[in-house]
Amino acid sequence: MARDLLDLLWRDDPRAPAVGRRGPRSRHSTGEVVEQAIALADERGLAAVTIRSLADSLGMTTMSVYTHVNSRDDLLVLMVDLVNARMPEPVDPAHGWRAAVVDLAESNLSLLRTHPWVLDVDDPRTAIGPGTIAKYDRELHVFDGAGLDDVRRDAALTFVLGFARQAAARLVEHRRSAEFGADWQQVAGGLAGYLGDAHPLAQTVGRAAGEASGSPYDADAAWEFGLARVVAGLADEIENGQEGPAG
Amino acid sequence: MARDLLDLLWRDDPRAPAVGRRGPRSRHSTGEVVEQAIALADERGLAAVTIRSLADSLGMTTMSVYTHVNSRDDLLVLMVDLVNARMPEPVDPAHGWRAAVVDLAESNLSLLRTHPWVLDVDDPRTAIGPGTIAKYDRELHVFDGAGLDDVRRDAALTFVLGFARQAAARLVEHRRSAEFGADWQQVAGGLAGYLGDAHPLAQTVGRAAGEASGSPYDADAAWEFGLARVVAGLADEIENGQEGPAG
DNA sequence: CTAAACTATGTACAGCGTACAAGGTAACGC
DNA sequence: GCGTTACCTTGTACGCTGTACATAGTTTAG
Repeated sequence: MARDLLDLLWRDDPRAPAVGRRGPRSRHSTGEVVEQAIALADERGLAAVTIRSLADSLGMTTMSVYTHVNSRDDLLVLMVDLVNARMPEPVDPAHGWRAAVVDLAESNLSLLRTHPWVLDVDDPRTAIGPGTIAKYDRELHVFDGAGLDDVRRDAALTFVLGFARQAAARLVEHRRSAEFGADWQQVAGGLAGYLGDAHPLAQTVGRAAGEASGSPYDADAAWEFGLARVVAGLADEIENGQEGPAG
Repeated sequence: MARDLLDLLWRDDPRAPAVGRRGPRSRHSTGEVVEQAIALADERGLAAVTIRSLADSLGMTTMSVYTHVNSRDDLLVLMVDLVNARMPEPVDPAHGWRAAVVDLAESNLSLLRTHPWVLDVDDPRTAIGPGTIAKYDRELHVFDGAGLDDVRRDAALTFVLGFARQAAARLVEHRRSAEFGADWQQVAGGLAGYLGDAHPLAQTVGRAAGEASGSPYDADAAWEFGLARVVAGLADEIENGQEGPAG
């Protein structure tokens, strides 16, 4: 193995190049390797996915991993494509695009909460994977019947996914920093000394939003607010956009 | 030096702990080090900001850098805080919140285009820096007179900044991948073979949006679309939200 | 039965962040 | 003036990373 990334991504497709017949069969499949990498990333974060530790957890030598993937970067693309492939089907937009958009955002948030490391993979080559393309296709259908042309349909999807991704990043980060609550309290004390009564608005609002203090801060509130804005913003385009020129 | 990150961030504040008087003065100031790190990141990306190369470009030894910052992670926080401190003042919202929100988004986009590496720094500790706090305060004022309570004001700002950040990431990535146009063409050929006529919607829309092919794809269109949705979504909250319960 | 194609393995290298120890230098308390 | 103290500077070294490369072993094609 160790084929081109494109062929590797489509390795389960009948059109993929036949795997060589000579020589010993691999003791592990490429799928197993990617699967284990995902398990590792889920448990201990993307930084824990080193070629060495991955090999160890599979009971193979370090360099054997390179029989299956050409590089760590390629591996990350394979990982993302696999979790994308496994996303559940979006709800049918027949009963209104609003519910479908909410479901779209929530299912993506759920994916990113289950696999936070996906946020750390920033490789445009994921776009050529079968899982990612299938996801793109399914999600485009969320806007069926909304009367959007091709470019606007793509922009609308990107808009929703971007919101979900960005909000997920905030939620995940918030959970992480909550683990260091003790140190945070001490820093907040020092910070108060520097701030004094400067930036009163920032202090009031920040306290209300609970970012500076270790207060409970309902992070879900920001999600709800944002999601409602996303839906309202799209409604303006979908329901009023036809009549007058919006741009 | 090599003080706590908090004191380092606020090093120009009169309340910051006095720098020690004994021993030789530093040959470079901490500000110079951070400045040079920013220049390096602007030119060659965040990955090029290694302690060794930073030291080289400053004419000092590797370990001398640690006289100024405790760790590379701390350095990144200092870098982000400095570029945040230098952001221009947002426009006055007195002439309507819409123009102010558009300016808010555009100025943040501009910042992220000038310093794309800011997108790669994902450290919550930036929030305790004077530059970042000042930016937060200025930007909260964009919603003066919009009738939002503290929590909603914060959520609205987060919403706009999140959009800008996410859209900037897409624009920057698009520019990067445009550099590898030749390889991309070849991959697109192979991909077409795998795709066949599956996912027709994705293929049509994708082609229209120009992601799969190397076509010009007006990335600004997605920005314009998204920004208009952001404004419309906020309008729903600000102009209609008062009368009926929105949540 | 030979040759080709394949996997598996160990060694090695360059690069990273940074701990640690030693040495040089300027200001303080006397 | 003189230690003493505090600070900056420097070199060496460690553990970690991704991965190039050479070698050896194994299976199948011809």
